[in-house]
Amino acid sequence: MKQEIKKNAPQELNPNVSVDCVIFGFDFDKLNVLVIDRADGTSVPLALPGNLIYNHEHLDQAAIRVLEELTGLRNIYLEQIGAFGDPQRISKASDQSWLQKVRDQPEARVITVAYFSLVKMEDYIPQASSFAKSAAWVPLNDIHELAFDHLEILSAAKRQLKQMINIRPIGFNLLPEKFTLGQLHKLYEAILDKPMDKRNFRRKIQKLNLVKSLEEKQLGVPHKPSQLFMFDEKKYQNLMQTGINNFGF
Amino acid sequence: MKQEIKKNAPQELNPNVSVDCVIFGFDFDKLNVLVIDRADGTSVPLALPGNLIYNHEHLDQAAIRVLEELTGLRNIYLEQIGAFGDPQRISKASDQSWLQKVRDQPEARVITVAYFSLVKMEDYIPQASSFAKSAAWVPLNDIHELAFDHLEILSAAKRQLKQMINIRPIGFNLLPEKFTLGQLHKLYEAILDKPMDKRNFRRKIQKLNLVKSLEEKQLGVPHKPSQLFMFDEKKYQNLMQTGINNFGF
DNA sequence: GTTGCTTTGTGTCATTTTAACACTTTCAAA
DNA sequence: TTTGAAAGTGTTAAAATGACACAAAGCAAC
Repeated sequence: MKQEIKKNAPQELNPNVSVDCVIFGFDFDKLNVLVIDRADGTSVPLALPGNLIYNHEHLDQAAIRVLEELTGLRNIYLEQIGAFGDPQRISKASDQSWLQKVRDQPEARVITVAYFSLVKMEDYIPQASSFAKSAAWVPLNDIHELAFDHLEILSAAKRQLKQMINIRPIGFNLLPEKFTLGQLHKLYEAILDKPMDKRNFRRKIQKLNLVKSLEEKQLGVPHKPSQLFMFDEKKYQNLMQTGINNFGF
Repeated sequence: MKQEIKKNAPQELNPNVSVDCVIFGFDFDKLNVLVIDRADGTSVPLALPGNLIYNHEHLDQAAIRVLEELTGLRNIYLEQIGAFGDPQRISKASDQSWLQKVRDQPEARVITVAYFSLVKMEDYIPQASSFAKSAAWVPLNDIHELAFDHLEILSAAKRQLKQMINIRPIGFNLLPEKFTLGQLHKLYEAILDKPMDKRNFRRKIQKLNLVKSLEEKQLGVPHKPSQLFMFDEKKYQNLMQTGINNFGF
């Protein structure tokens, strides 16, 4: 399905353009990012999943393909962050071996287009997949070094995420189908990186009519069990369409 | 100054990456966009100023350079919109002659990175410059066709402008040093594309303390002359730094 | 110099939104 | 049965929003 070749264009990597993906996950406590370890064992900085694009493919499709090839994640909706074009952004890197495999001029110019997405961590457990060695969730706040200019990309992704959550109800992609308001609350605090008043938060969320309460409650927790909630799919689509209502916190 | 060659890298155009600029201007009534006419006389769609980048230059610098080369505009702060990567985005074009000058494979893949900026129209009068033939202001709402995928880029620029004006006081770049609140009001209506209540607008603007009233008044207008205003430069920088206050309308 | 045209400039009120704040309930584990 | 831990809930004061109408100032035309 993904390997279609359009026309008779040769399926060649374009040596000048790559894509990188910032995949956020939420473990009910803090944000995590999916990173890959390109070197086996050697101490090379971790990197965002990314690679060169093919000449025949759309940038957006390239991001989807590369993400799947490197992590196994499929059917992820990716949002573009932007292009990063420092001419030295690649040669800064400590490890260039993978690059030299695909290009003849080691100093060739590569610009990258970055994407980000939010996924449910439960949907993707690297340890259980065939990509165990290479992909892993790392807490966002523990990341202090990354390959190339990936730290800069990550920082732009955080900024954009913070901004976007006030415009669209994207945060919901990070939660399982059934969730508690406490979990949603923690998620917003993690993304906006600031504490928020519990009662005011709940009031605001409830007024949106975006979540509907289920008859179910949490089981097996060592404290008062929480009501479980789901999204109202229709309302959600509605909000995304009519666009950009004031969803701000 | 701009023609520095770093290291000994050859100053070569990169055939795979271009930049395009959406330059907005405001004529106190509506938004305008700076477009260029690449063909001399022949009826080829107008285009956004854009061209291929050099291998040695930063994307952001490329945008600044290309803009100056094509329009003469200098020292413009450009904000990135994003990358456009449809593999067919170029071959859709009706005129490819300029492309064929710089590349040997006519079907080569070009992705473009788009930028936008806001300028004071008074600062740039194409008719008076040496670029008279090629660059011109066109009212935003009169643009129904552009070369390549430039209409799509323009549409993204409009979206981003609309969004950004609620986050940062960027609109002020479009006005002369001294301006009236009525002009500012019209500008916001033009960007947000909706009528706004005069009194509520003025109240909100004044509360920001971003503008300070001068002792001067308009001269020579056939009606009650308006108070003139300027920005408070300090307050402005402050707002941009502490970032993203609620500036929404 | 009076009339008409055009844009400026101003205040109130009802409604909604926001921020700050503390205690009781429920369950599991010890 | 006690303890710990998170759930759940309401009020109030302050601020922001949206709707709304008329007098003032200048120029131009007569």
